[in-house]
Amino acid sequence: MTSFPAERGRPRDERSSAAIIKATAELVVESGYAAMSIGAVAARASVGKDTIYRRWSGKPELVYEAVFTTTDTADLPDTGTLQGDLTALVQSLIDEFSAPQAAAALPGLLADFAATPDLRATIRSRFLKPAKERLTEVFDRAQQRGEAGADLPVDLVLDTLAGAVFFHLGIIGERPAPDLARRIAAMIARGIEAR
Amino acid sequence: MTSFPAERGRPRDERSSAAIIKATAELVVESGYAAMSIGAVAARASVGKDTIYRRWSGKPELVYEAVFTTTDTADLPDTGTLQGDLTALVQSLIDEFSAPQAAAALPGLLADFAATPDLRATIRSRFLKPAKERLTEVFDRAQQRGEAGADLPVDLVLDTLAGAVFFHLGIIGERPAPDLARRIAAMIARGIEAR
Amino acid sequence: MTSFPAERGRPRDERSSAAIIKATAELVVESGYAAMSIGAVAARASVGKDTIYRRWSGKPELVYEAVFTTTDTADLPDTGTLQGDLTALVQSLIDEFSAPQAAAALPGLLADFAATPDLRATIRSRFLKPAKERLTEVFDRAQQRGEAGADLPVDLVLDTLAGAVFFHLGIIGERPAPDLARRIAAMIARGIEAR
Amino acid sequence: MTSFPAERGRPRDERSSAAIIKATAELVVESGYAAMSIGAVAARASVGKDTIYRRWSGKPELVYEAVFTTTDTADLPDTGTLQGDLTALVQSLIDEFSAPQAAAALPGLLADFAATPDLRATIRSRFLKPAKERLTEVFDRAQQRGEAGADLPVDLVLDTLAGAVFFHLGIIGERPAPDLARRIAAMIARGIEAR
DNA sequence: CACTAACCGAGACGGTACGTCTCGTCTTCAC
DNA sequence: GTGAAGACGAGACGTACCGTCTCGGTTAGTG
Repeated sequence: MTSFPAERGRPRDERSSAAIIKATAELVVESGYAAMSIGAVAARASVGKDTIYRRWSGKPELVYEAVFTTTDTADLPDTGTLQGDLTALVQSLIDEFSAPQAAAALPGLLADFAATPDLRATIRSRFLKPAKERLTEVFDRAQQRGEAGADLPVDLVLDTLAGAVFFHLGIIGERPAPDLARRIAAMIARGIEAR
Repeated sequence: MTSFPAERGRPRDERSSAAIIKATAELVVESGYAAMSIGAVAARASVGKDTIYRRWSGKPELVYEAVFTTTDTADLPDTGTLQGDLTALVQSLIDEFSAPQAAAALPGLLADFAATPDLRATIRSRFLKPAKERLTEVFDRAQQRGEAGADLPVDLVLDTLAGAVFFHLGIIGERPAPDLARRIAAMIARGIEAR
Repeated sequence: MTSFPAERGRPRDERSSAAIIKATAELVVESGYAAMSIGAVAARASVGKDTIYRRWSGKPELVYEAVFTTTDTADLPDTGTLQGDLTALVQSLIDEFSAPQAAAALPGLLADFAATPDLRATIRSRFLKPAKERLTEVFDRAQQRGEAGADLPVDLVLDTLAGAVFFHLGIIGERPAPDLARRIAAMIARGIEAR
Repeated sequence: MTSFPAERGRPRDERSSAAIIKATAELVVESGYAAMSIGAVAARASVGKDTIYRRWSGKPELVYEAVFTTTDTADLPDTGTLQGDLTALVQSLIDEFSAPQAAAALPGLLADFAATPDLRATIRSRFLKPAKERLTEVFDRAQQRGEAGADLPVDLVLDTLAGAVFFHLGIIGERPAPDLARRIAAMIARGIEAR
């Protein structure tokens, strides 16, 4: 049995945490990532700045948690084909990146992560982990069907899919065309199919 | 013949502009994009801050010009195959994004561009124009060879290629593997080839 | 009984205030009023600029407090004659206006006060209040002795005395002759004595 | 006969000088002395800044000339008494200091003069010379009448009169009461009369 | 029931950067 | 050489944030 050393002192108030997350999510949409300040979050949440810094080390960590932790990772359907599975996966990336909060936060947030060595090392595990698990499963199924070989480069394909969606929507700011997922998925699926 | 109304007043000193560009390029590598300040550029260039603001409207414009205007756009060789041509094109993207100045500047710079409506609208013409011209030429040659159809989506393929390279190198921070260009190009080339 | 609502937040640090006042007093002598900058005061006091602006609204208020609040208002002796009392009063004005800090600050400071409606309205209460109290007392004694009538114009006489000393020493820059107080006081005393 | 070496080049345009003086006089009233900038004067006068600096060494010199050189020095009437003559003289000081341009310019202008050694030395000759000549004449007449002795301290009396008026009107900002000149003059006249 | 420890809101703290303004000088072309 | 125009290096302005610190006060568990 694990025995925690009893926590001393007043416990943290979960209502403060919730108010901070809510204020952050609102402000990042209203002001944009760069213009959003910790002080403004504290004021909106009726909270002291220290209460924020006690829980998060800075703006990137805070915004990451406010925007990307509520995400629900629904299982992907098995469509029976690599291209169909990939289309569903790309569509889920599009949905995730197009949500107002994510759209407002992602470019600046990823830039801050990329600029900080400690944070950069965590990008794969934080932003890409669910997508990687799903892509791995899609690849497994494709290999079982014989559509693909055993040596598919998961990370590289994932970077390509995520990069394509992030760049097209997040950086360029293109609206997601209805068939965008299908077109990207078709291109990549054929590229990695066994010949 | 166009006749310019004679410019009045003291002309801008090109040496100041050059010193500012040089100082910017140095500082963006030394400090990173976010930590680089206009005041520090002015000090390093021995120039007043106004002399910078007179020429550029802010940090994004200044860094863009300092980092991405010196680029030489060498013509791509005709390798005889779509995959070969694409490999050369992706390699040029990798080289461009891996250069120390570009690597230091790109994530923050693109985030700032994406966050400013006026600037966002110019990303295609500023960052992607040379690559698009070359991709168009690659597609033309492929169509003439019968490798590809006439309806290739240039922008979408370009966003995918640039997004993949930018995300893989610029955001994730992966070092460019020697065969990276070949692997990405192979995947995309097969994806768009005529069947 | 007055009950103050408990002050919230971290209280202001009196050591910062003292360091700012000290730095201001030094710099106004070293640089002169016009050349003294808030930034230089902050640097000398090892204090952020906000810490100054939090306490004072600008240079005039800051310099006023640094230079004219330390003044000790010693009581005037009762010399037995109007002329003697006035001489003592004028001498105290001379001493006050001749002090290095006051000499360095006064012309520019009064000009800034005079140029700002809000501040102009406070000149009498800030700079002249102690002198007015003493002049009132001098007049009271003179009236009790029968040297003067009851309707002496305190403000006008005070403006004349202060103006004479300020103009002679502060503007013209004349050194105070040893008998300056006696000469001015004699002139004014005879001018207001009952005939 | 003195022969000037022929002036070379284009002669200075008197219309520029006039436009500068006019713009200065207007702006000092509109903006106040401190807020008036040379650049604004140049713009209003449709003149280059150099054209101003070629003629005046800085703001104090320019404003002095714009505001205090147009003054007409009408002769004082001989009223037959020291007090009457002094009243007329004080009234002329009041009129001079109350003019809108002078009122706007004087405190800051005198502060700048007082802060600059070169300029401080010229205050007597620039601002007080006409008044001193007139006061000397008033004293001469008083001495001829036997109202005053031969050793009257002209500079000290003048500093007192000018200081009283400048302080009362210019610094405190009091409106000139109709009998102000008479009251000041009466006080001083009795103070210096022979007993 | 006192004591101790961590949390809380508020806001002051030293510091840095911002983008604008003014200074007095310099550099161009036109007259 | 004078003129208007305007660029130049310098540096002050007052504001906004940063992340930390310091108050009085609250809320828990421990002795």
